[in-house]
Amino acid sequence: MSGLRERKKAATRAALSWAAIRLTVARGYHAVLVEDIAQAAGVSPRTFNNYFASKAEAISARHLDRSRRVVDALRARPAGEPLWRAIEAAFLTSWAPGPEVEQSPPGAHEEWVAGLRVMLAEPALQGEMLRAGAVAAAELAEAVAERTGTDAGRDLYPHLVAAAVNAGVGAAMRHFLRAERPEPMERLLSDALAQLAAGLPPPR
Amino acid sequence: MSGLRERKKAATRAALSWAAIRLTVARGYHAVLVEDIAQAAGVSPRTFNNYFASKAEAISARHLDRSRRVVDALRARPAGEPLWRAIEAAFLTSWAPGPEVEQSPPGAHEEWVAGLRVMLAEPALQGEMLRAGAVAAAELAEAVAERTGTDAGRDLYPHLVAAAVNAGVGAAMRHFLRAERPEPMERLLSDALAQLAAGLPPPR
DNA sequence: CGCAAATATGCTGATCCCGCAAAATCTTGG
DNA sequence: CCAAGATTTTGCGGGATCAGCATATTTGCG
Repeated sequence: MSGLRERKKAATRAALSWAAIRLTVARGYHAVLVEDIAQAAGVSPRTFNNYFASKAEAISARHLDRSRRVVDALRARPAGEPLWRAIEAAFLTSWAPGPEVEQSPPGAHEEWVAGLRVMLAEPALQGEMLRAGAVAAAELAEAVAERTGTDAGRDLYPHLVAAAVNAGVGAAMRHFLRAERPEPMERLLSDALAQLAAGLPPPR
Repeated sequence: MSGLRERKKAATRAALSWAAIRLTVARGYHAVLVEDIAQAAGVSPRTFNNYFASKAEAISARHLDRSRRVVDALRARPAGEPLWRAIEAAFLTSWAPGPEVEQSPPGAHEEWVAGLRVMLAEPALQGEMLRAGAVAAAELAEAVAERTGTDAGRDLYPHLVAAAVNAGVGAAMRHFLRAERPEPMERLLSDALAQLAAGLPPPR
């Protein structure tokens, strides 16, 4: 099952995706060729397209993988836990800033975020990013269905929850990238999920 | 403002988008060349790319235009009307089945829906469709902000509402296309919006 | 070790998409 | 109505993407 082959494939996939992101953030989307990405990952250009159908998909792959970890995290929550508490917990564990954020030299973080902003502004990317979210949302719907005793094949409810959660994550992320001095992602996520769970009455 | 030029441009855009959809539903995404679409719309292939950056964008353009009409419809609702009632009304007027549904010969409708299913299953399209929704959602957020006295530049709320509504529409649409004998789109939409407005507690 | 399956690679062609400049078309002011 | 100016369409050309196919390489297993 998890032989050398599988692990090597996952490593190549991760290397390609990471190289695609790193180069794009540094140079800009159109200044990075598939050839560059393949070279940075140590494979042939043809192999790149064995893993990803497009540059955009390679860049989105990290988002997809992370979203899938959220689904796994949700499945790992205790069965008795209330749905929305479990969802929030799954997100907060999966979106915790990794150690590399602390390690990086001061200033590098701002530079990185600025590069991300430029990258995510690229129309050719936005679609694929959203698609990654949608694919993950479909899998999330399965997990929600299991947890709530609904049927992902017949009921709207689990899909509605998954799509709303996905939308909330996206809104929080864009809010984070839009703001000059943003609130921490953690708080934004919690707020968004809480509001979705409780309903969205107009303020005041 | 609305001189001959503007109208002609809108007409060409609509013709290209419609030709792209029609041909793709009939033959399949990869069997339709940009050249075919341009010819069907009576313009040169080069002109196609003056209007759309890609085949996928051309196909998504109808979705985008319809979503924009929803935003306009929302703005046209009376200012005193409660937010969620206004949103629902805006959708129901914009998504009402047009006269062409009735006119078409029996059987043609099923064939069309089947073709749509195949078309929307195309990965290369899904991203662009989602992006169209996201673009419309950003504009919807503006309208929601105006109506609720929030600030689209600083508050999360209007974006959260718009993203959730967008997600609800998507979930309803996929549910519609998934089901064998689907409920009418109108009911699905209303249900989804009502649940989003009221919150999404687990059933039972 | 040696074979079978999976993976990586090279080559190639169809297609896409955009920059550029010239031609065609519309708008506007007189 | 006409002529100048602005906008749009078109043709050409090139750079890049992406997938099919055949081949070579690597891996897993008996």
